[in-house]
Amino acid sequence: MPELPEVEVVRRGLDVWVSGRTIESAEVLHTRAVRRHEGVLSDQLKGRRVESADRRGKYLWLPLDDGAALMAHLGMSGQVLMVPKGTPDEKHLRVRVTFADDGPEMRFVDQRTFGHLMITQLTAAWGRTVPLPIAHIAPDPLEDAFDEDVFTAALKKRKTGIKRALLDQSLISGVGNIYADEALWRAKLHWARATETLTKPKISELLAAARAVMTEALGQGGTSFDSLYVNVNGESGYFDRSLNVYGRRDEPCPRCGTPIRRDAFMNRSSYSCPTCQPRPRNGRW
DNA sequence: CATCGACCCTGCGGGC
DNA sequence: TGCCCGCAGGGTCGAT
Repeated sequence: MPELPEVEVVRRGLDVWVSGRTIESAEVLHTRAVRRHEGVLSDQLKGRRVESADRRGKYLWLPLDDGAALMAHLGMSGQVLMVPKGTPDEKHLRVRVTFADDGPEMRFVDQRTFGHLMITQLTAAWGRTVPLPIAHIAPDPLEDAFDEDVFTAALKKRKTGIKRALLDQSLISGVGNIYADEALWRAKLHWARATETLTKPKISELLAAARAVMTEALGQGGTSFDSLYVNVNGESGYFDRSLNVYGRRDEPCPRCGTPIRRDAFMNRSSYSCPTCQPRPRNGRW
């Protein structure tokens, strides 16, 4: 489950459902689901108490009472579900974490196995305490540690297209393919616009658009085209109804009526309005 | 160093 | 009905 709003929906669920509980066991059903790991996951988690649920960008983690943390990245299709004990296993169940009480167990379900769990130490980075492996990830635009001037300076050094930059988690985290397209549409910027040609006010406008669209999506429980993207209780959000361009090829632009175009981009897609977001003369892919 | 394409997987829908 | 292709909210890695 992908971008910032969807991951935040999961974090909020975990904060409610696992904070303060003590882990009883962890069962790994697929080797790819746990990365960079030495030893038995269950041995390291048994008896640990979960303090809370934190997030930066698309990464979330559960700080533990021994100072380490259980980190998760959902990849393209990962889900974290809270289900009553005894519930039949999901087809793509990868890791099961049980607790020393009668409450629900936590399950990591992931069809495509691009996501993973990891036990990691915490460290200070960009004004926060975060897992060591993601110390290089920039703050996301919804956290206090995000510094617009720092982002703007870093962006101007880049020689690439604006969408590539938005998707680079070391510049700004949490933005993925959907919200990049939606933010660019709101700011009337083409995805291939060269970063070095952007003015400070335009960058500010783009950031405001990114914040707005992700905040609105969060208010609707995130974006779900199908049952792959759900909260810890398996429920879908409904922000997909509010998308202006993403996935709307040939549909009229909500602003000017021009049919939305779809371009191939990094083995994926970019959606934009040909009128509101004209292709730049010296764009960068 | 910075940038970019290939690759990692499973499943689904569309065209033939 | 199949089969094949393209496509899907992700990051990592090696080649340049």
